[in-house]
Amino acid sequence: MTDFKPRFVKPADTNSYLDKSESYAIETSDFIYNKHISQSIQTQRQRLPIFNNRNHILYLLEKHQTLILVGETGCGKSTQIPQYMIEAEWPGQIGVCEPRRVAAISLANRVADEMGCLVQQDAVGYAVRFDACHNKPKIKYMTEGILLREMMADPLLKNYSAIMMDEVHERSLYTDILMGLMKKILRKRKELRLIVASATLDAKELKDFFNNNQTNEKKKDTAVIMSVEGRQYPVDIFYVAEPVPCYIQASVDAVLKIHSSKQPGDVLVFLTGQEEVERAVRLLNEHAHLLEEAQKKEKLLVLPMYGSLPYHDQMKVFKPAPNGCRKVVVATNVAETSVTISGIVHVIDCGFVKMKWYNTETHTDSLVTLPISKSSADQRAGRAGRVRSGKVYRLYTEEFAAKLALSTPPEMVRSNLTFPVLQIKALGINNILKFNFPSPPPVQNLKSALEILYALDAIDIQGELTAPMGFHMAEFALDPLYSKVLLASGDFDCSEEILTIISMLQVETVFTKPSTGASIIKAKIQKRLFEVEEGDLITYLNVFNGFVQSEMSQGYCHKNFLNYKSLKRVVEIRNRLEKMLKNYDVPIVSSIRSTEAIRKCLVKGLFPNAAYLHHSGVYKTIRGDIELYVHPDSVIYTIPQPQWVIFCEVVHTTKLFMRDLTVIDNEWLLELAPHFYYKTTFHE
DNA sequence: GAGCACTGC
Repeated sequence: MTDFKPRFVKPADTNSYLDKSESYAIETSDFIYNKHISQSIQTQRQRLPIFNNRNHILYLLEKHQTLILVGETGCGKSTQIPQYMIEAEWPGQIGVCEPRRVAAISLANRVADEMGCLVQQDAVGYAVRFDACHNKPKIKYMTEGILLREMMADPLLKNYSAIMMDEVHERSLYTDILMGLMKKILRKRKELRLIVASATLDAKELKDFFNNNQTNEKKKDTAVIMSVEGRQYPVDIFYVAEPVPCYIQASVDAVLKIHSSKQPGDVLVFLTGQEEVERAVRLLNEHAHLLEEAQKKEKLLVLPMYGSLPYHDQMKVFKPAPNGCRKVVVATNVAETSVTISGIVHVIDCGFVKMKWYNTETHTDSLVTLPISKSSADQRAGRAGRVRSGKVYRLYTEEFAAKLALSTPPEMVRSNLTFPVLQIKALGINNILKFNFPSPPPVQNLKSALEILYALDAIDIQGELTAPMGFHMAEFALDPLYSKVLLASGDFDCSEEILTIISMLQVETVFTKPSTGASIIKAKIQKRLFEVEEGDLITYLNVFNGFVQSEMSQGYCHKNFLNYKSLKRVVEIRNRLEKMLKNYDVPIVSSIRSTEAIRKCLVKGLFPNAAYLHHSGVYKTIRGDIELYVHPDSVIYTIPQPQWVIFCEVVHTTKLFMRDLTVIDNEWLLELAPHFYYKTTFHE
């Protein structure tokens, strides 16, 4: 039999690639234990690595418009720099953008603490969706989307004297839009300062992007790079000597090897998806059981961690393991940036990640498993060095590692661009090809976004935003197909119902799925009670109405296997959207007669996503003749297949699956989207 | 019979 057990080797020169010093409590995104809690705030602040650079940073900000700040996690950049600027009596507001809500909120709280003031009331505030400060704090933490929205009202961001963009290396859609716009604003407002905080590797490109040395007389650089040390313990890196045939098995073996070597410390395993995580957990539990019986060893506590894991189960990974027990967390990429688990000393990295890619030919998103980038590998490794020196076991060879791309492709080059293009146009950039994309997306993607926006009547033939439709659509933080449906709902006398449906589509499923016991069947039966043959969207409408009729009771949710928290969020989102519709004078009315008006209204925006049942028994898109399958979660899956459907999204995993389906009449496509569908299409 | 991770009103 082949020996599947990975044999790890240590590369020649790396003792540690992370610098040696103490860990510190602050990190942007999360809550972790502050071991210096007993020290005074001032002492704590001065212990931060960035403190030594305080004056230099202030000096560079005086001399340069853009400061590219390269700093590892925990150096304190996102909490300290705004405070240094305040202490130096910097005028105006300082805005700090974070990719995640929790980061914006927790940073604001932390800084308010340090400044001895109240968050949202004094000098420090935050603004995230549903929760914004109404005063003008000196330091304002916010999500990237909020700043973009502020730009729509105030294109030169006149309230701000400085903007700091954090975690830029993650390169979200918003990061790239903001960077393109900031470049433009910086040219117009010479006194404005921009701090771009990023992990290593991409600093030079960022500097080149923002450098504006051609326009000033002395050809002086307007952008400058500075690095700040992080606070990490050293992490030893090990690679496998030979490629492993199966990284799930290899990760299990690696955990058991660490465990039997009796080195202390918890283990974090990176795999790519839920299925892999569950399989590894199962295998580990089987082995752990055998081990315990064979030898009276320290126990293994094996825990899964992934995004769709119920909240209660997610919380388990944050609890310290009981005495005499080693915690092993098997996680997807959530553990790379979004959550920090304390006590990790060993990291096992499979070297792969699942990523969404937009396919221009099929107009679909594919979820593909790809090798991670070098910066991602470093990020994962860094998770081992937070409490003491750690070890990372990479389940790939050193040669494989050498070939990894430097950084992950930005979301902008691998996304459906209808939403970003609409946003950029709403910010006054008509010629999208002239927009300063930090990484230009494929022209085909841009083209197909423009086609859809034109078909939705958001832009005219010249590519200019239509008034009022295009402008109104851009105000919604929604897929333009959905904002179109919302704005059309008044004409179909069903805005009440459409508001509910679109809001329901904004949350992860509202149905809870028990994983064990008789409740699996019970949950299915309860779900069946909401189901209607018109499809998933009308089913969601029933669920929401039932919830409202129960006076939003938690008991009702429990009885019907519905997620109470999600439904409460739907209520919030719905209220928001309703307010916006009222602003645009869309009448809030209900269609009591039948679901036909609702489904027609859905066609008004979702018409590009139409499919028909081919005589082969498989669905095909009208646009492009792509074969599609009904997702097993859909109510359509269990009933006789209807002839015509529209879908909300396609996921490309093992097959192309349509999700969130609605049964329609093909005549409606001709009636409501004659510019998109010709009669001939239907007669082949 | 299938499920990377975020965010914006």
